[in-house]
Amino acid sequence: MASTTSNAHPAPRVTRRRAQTRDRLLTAAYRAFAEEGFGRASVERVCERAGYTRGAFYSNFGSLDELFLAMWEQRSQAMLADVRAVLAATAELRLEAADGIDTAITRLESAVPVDEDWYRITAEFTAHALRKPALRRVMAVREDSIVEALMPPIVSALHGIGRTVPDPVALGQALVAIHDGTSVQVLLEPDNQVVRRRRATLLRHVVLAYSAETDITRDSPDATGNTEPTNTEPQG
Amino acid sequence: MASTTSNAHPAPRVTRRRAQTRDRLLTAAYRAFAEEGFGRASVERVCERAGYTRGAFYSNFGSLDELFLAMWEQRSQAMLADVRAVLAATAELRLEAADGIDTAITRLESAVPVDEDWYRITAEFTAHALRKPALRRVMAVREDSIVEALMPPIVSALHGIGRTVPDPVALGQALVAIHDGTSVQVLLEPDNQVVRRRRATLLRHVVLAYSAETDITRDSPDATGNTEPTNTEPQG
DNA sequence: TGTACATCAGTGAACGCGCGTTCACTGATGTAC
DNA sequence: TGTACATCAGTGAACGCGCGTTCACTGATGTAC
Repeated sequence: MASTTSNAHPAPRVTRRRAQTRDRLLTAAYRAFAEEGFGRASVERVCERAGYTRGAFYSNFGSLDELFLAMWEQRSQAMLADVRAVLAATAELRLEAADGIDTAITRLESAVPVDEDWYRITAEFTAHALRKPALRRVMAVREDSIVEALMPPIVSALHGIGRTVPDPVALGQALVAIHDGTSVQVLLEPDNQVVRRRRATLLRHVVLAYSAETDITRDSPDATGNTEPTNTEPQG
Repeated sequence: MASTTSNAHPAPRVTRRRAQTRDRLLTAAYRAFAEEGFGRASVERVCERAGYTRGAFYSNFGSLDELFLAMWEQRSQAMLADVRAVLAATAELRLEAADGIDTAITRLESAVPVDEDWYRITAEFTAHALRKPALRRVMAVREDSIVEALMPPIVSALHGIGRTVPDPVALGQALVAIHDGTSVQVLLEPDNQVVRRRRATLLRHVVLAYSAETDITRDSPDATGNTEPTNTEPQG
């Protein structure tokens, strides 16, 4: 607490080179895991991609598992930050009652895009995590923080179009589940627009089901007299 | 076409032993892939589990990928047959208008249970399949046939409680996506009953959203006067 | 700012294991009579 | 039903590669004066 410039304790010295190597290894790991799969990727290949010898790897990480976890945490945090940023940016353009629910859904979809590499990595990481109690917890915690980050802007956007969300966490988990589940469908048939439209429809239904029309007397009556939003039939 | 007892053509001779080895290898593969993961499993280990030498493997399969695909097809067909059977059995106990939507949901959940081993295998197979166009198609086709098998009994069960499904395929794909997406959540926290309840709630919301009250004048009025089912608020 | 020194980060060679793949061989399984 | 024979299925040894892991060493990077 006395000095602020010099670190107390043993304190590691050289850090710049180290940070760079770590970073390059993490990047190489991302590509290797995405392309070759977690189980098929090897220390050798990752190092080759990163431009290091295997010794460098062992100087920085204890095992491939450790690197995988570090990479996943780095990337999932980055992704979460991205989503936050996009939602914040989109929040600037406040939704009005005139904007339909569909505008809200479109924005939601663009904030949380479907990324094939990331999907593959997450799928394999999940399968892997289910085998290790410690990793299970790591994933569960991350999912909670995703919901936490996601909901405030979504809830306020829905307020903008006159809807209240009584249980934001439940809606958040539902949205995450649907995002995960429909991602496979979209990725399996990337050119199939029907699948994409069904995805949007499902999101809309669920957002409507988990929210209610805000209960204040309104001046501007809606053009549509539809009081039972969920009876809107899905378009095939 | 002349004789029915003797096969024409070259015709493979011994088949019993072969069938047994194949079967044992497939079973061993299932366990190995579930426990060790697809990428980590090796020909050596699979054979060890099955009680054969590696030569036996190469006499039956060209590669681990081939075995993995064969196993996945066998198991997913078996699973589909199971689901069909349970749904058929449950269809015997016809749902009446008196039974709530919740009974229907409970039955649906028991017909398509969440299985951890199978989840792991499917997750890894999906990640793998996304890298190979041919496998992509295999998976897409299977998903279609799941929806095809699932929907008739579900639609008729819903009829039983007075609801019509205008677009069964859309509902089917939604249910599959939700099943996949919520499976992770359930498996990550198997003891968390809240997660399980939220799953049921989500299913209920979606079933209601994709169906409408059957439009015939009914004799037996419901006890509940709720005409806007989706406004039922999710229980946290 | 420059120089001498200490320490650290990554190199590259070495070792050996696990395992994929092949193949000549043997014992099992079916067929013909 | 039994025997002789043909063919097939799985054995087990052999080869070699890829790769995980270790470690003495060297060149890079920071520190002290």
